Amino acid sequence: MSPNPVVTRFAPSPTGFLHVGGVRTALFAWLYARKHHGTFILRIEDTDKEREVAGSIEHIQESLTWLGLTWDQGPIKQSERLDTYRAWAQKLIDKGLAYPDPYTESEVEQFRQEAEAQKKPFLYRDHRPATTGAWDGTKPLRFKVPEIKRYTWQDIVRGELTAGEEALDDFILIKSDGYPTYNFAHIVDDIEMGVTHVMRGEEFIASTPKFLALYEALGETPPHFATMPVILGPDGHKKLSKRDGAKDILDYRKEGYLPEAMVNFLALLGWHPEGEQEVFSVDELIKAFEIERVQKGGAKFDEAKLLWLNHEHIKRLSDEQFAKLFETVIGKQGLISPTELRIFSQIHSVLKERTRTLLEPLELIKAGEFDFMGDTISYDKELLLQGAKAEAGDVAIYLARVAEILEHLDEPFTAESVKEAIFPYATEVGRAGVLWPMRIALSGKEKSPDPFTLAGLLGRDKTLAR
RNA sequence: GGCUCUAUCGUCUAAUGGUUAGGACGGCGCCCUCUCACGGCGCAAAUCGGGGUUCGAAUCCCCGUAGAGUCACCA
Repeated sequence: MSPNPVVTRFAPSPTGFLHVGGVRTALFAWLYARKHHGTFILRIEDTDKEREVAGSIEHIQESLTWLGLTWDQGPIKQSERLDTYRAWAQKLIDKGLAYPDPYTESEVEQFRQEAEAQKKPFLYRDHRPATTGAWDGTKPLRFKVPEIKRYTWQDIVRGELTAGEEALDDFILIKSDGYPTYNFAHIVDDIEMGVTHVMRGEEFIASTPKFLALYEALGETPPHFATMPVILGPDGHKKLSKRDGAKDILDYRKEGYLPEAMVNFLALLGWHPEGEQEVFSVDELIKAFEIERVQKGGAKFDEAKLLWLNHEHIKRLSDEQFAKLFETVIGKQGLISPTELRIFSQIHSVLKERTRTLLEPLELIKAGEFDFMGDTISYDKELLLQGAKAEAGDVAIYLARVAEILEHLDEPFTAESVKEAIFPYATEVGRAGVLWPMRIALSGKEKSPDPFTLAGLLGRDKTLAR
């Protein structure tokens, strides 16, 4: 055991729902914490009042809870810690490493546009004022970068990373509205909360020198950084984003995906354990997870593989678990009628094998695939003979014989016992001649489960009636 | 434009200087079979290009190319 316990965090801003990109970062931070018996913190970065969307904090928590990504501390809201940021800012002021920005917003905007026109990166420090007065809180407070230099640092995933001097600038610590910026607040928090490992998206590589300069100025040791690869949309090469139609992670619950399947899929998107196992339980993932094996390059989100994994996880469910899950997920959405639910409860063991999402059984039932569970069925006499490869007269004899056998069949009357009783006879006179008509007689449908399964589902009385 | 990151089958990836470049999804084919699924077996499919270093390079170095990120009183 290392002397310092592992502390990781997931720190979303409450600007709406969580999509797979955010969830994957959360998942890796969570897996790492669980793997090392550490602490996982949920922190809400709500320092931009303009962009905040009401209800997102609850929505984010519901998303994480659905996936089983439980947090040990939080949610901690940055908006409730303004005094803390102010106190840390004061430390910098006392050291002469922070100063009020004397310019107006439009003046700074002007600087920026000039830089852009000259095709140069915008650097506020080129306009750093020679002297400033004391900070009264009405102006933004800026960090005074003590030394302009190149930075090189270690990233657990990427290895050695570097950045040019252009990446370093006098960024804003506290905005004129009194709220800290992300750049400042997240560092103060990571220090105060003892965060040891920071998992984050690659958009933060470019601003890392600013963070490192700030850690130095505060006399603090930076945490370990682990940069996650991007998740790209299914089409194109763009980073997955809400703008490009990335879905709310909770939509996948509605669509009948299991949280275990989603976690399994997301874990394998940008990470791969040793060995060739693909289907993992959450516990297995925790055991196998190694952050060093996270991928550097971006990965496309492939819904077909998610579908396959979901099927694999559904197959691993017991019949009872499957039935219960279907009823909670689909029933909760009010998509199913009592009659349909009754049909489902009678046939769910058959459905489990062939369904990839919890929504598919509903679609099949609604499409009438299982109407044969009702009291009456109707079908074409021609259909009865179509696949039978036998004369009508023979088929009548076969079916009569089948009825006779089943009438005298000992309990239990199940798919297995029916098969045992009928199969030898069917093989003797020609399977197609017996089994096809039997299946049609029982289901009324060209496409349906095999006749033994049908008989087992329907029971002796209904089977004989048909 | 500056700075920076990335690059193996269509997709997710394995191979930490020596393999016929492996697996999975998807695709295709065959088998199972009374149909549809499920399942089983098999096939096609990749080291971005060019230079080095080395006996030997997907792997290390350089130059291209392509894609991505970033340069906010957003996070």
